[in-house]
Amino acid sequence: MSSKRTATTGSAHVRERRQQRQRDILHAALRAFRENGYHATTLDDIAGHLGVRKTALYHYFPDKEAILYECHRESLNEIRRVMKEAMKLETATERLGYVIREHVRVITGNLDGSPLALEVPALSTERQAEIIATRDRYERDLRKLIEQGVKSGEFREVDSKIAAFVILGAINWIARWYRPEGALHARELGTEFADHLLGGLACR
Amino acid sequence: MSSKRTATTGSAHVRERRQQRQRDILHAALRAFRENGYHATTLDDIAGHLGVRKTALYHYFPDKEAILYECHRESLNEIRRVMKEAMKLETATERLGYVIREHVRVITGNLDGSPLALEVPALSTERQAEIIATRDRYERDLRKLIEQGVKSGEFREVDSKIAAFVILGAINWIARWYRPEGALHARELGTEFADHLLGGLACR
DNA sequence: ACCCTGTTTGAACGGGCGTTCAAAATTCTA
DNA sequence: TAGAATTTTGAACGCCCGTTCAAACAGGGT
Repeated sequence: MSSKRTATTGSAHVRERRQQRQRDILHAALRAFRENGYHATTLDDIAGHLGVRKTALYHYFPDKEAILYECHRESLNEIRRVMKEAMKLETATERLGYVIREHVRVITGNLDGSPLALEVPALSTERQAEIIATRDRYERDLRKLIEQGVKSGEFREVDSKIAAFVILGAINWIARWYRPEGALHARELGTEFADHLLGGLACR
Repeated sequence: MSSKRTATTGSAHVRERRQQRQRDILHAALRAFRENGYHATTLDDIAGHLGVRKTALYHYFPDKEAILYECHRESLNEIRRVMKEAMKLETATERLGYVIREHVRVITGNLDGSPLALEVPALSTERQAEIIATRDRYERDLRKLIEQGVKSGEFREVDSKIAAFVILGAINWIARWYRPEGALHARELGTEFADHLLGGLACR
């Protein structure tokens, strides 16, 4: 009694291909969302990038909002994984540097996208609440990380709230101007941003 | 032979009231755009905030896009005025501090809005070109300002392009989380951001 | 009180776009 | 190659929203 939506039936190979197709769709959608915004992006736009009609998308996602939702989930999961990984490092400086570099990587990466840069209000109320809750957890972790650095004497005394907003803003804003074909490349960007933003916290 | 649109006719008092009404509309639109984005905002939304039907708006603006366009123009003019004003100051540190504080003020202010934070791609091609050109001029000025600071020895050696993006991103991102009713107030925000972002440039 | 100008309204139109669905095309399985 | 499962398609529906327009309304000057 599985619904059409979940589609638990089918062989392993088929399921695998289906997942790959879903990833393709998310990828195309993410790119379009980032460039034109959610509302300005039509399903035809997304489907067109895949050489397919928009109705084909409905075999993989129930509606347009679900695509945006998955983009958010994907990105947020990645970014929270980064935060967890960072905690294995020793000093606050190392941890924050790692988070910044990886966050930049996620933003500029193709598959995962611009997590906080996407339009949240377009989601339904419940989904919005979930995404915001996850995002807030990440932001809280980031603030804590900064406060640790202040306590340990690595950073100067700053308002962790503002410091976190500065860092998040600088990074998320990348989604607005970054183009893969551009002069600035992703890898260097991460270290440069880390340098710069850590510099703003260093003791003088 | 004046067109309906320009409406050069009418007494001084009438013209004044009209301009005030236009400002009211821009104000309401700006708030709605910032909260929900351009495409998700309907003319009914904007008109509703003014206790009026959407058709009334057409007496002041030819179409929806024109409202967004005016929002952009208003904000960009303000921000470029700030840059000009900053040039009267002596050191690069003073200048940059002034620009940051004032840019934050413009972003958090009610009347003027979030200039670079608004959705540019929604504009028609020609208007888009104009807005982007003006914005680029501002960004170039900002980069030059940073380079001056590097040359004078006030700032450490940084890539002015990246430094400018960090600053712009941090500030423009404010539009995404700032709420006038919130705990963080506009005036302090400006100085805190200036402290923080200048700290990122200071020699160590 | 009356007109003239400026302002607002309600009704209606038209297009765009998300969505549905049955049928065609493609791919897998045996 | 036959049949079954999966994927894609084209046509059509319906809603939302920007836009138009003629008509109603307001209000200030004479």
